[in-house]
Amino acid sequence: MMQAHRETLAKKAIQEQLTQYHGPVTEVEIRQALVRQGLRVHKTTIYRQLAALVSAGWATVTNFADGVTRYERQLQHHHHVVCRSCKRVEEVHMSNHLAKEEAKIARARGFTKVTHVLEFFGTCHTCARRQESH
Amino acid sequence: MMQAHRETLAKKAIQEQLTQYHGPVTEVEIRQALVRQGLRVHKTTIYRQLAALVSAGWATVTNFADGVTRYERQLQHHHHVVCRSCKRVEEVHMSNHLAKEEAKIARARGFTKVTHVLEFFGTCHTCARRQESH
DNA sequence: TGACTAATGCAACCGAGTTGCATTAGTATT
DNA sequence: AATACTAATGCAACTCGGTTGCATTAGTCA
Repeated sequence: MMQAHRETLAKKAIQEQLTQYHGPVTEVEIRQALVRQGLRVHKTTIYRQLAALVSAGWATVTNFADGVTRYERQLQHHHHVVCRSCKRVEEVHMSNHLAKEEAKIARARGFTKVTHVLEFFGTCHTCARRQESH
Repeated sequence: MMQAHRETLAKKAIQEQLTQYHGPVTEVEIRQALVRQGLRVHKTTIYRQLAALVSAGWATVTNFADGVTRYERQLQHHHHVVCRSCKRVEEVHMSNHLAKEEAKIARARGFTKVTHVLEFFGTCHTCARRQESH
């Protein structure tokens, strides 16, 4: 008798966070958000749920080279601009510019299932202004 | 009396590794290479030298989302294709496709000093063949 | 109501990278 | 060559993100 996967409180809460937050979030941010709504969930559980959601294709992994993994409910493929100082994130959509580069790499080098990771970094206007004046 | 920075054995060896290896290397790989040539250098030293080389613009930092930082003597801006299973790396040069995207982001969103990070991932022919047959 | 077992919590661990501090060794000056 | 100065190193101890093994809790089905 095969047991179906179970609908647990933690799972629902994590999915809801990812849906509502709308942007790449870290495990810590998720946990704090759950605490704020009165739900204490262990980090192990969160990591395990996130891994499950990612391997189910429900969420995606992003990382901004700062040593923390972020998770996102990504409805359509997109990129981000991240402010180097305040870490503010905005979505960047661009019509698939890189599809032909991927195809070229596949053809020329014998790679299959070629994908890409593209992120932009910059200084947002608020931080730029603050930095001028100091 | 201002002391100039000193030419040390470790520094020279690390720079030579980066020059010869020609590809993004981790601290561990560098240290092992130095050991192989009879030089025991502490990881702290390597990290500190790498940080210095990066901030001097002599080396660049890359990371392939596997939790390890790689360093590279990057003579001209380029990207990489990384095999998802064997981690083989090849350089990808593309005439700056993304410059106009960066400019657009700067203009439309008020970001300054916009740069990008782009890496390709795929399965190399060797690994693809191995995976078929199992 | 009870049995089964997926999901959770916890402690202990791992590995990358960093920090404070005493020691070593380039470099400049005599 | 001897000395003084201090940049660079080594080391131990630590931080932090993430994982693992295992006992306990709690959905789900009969």
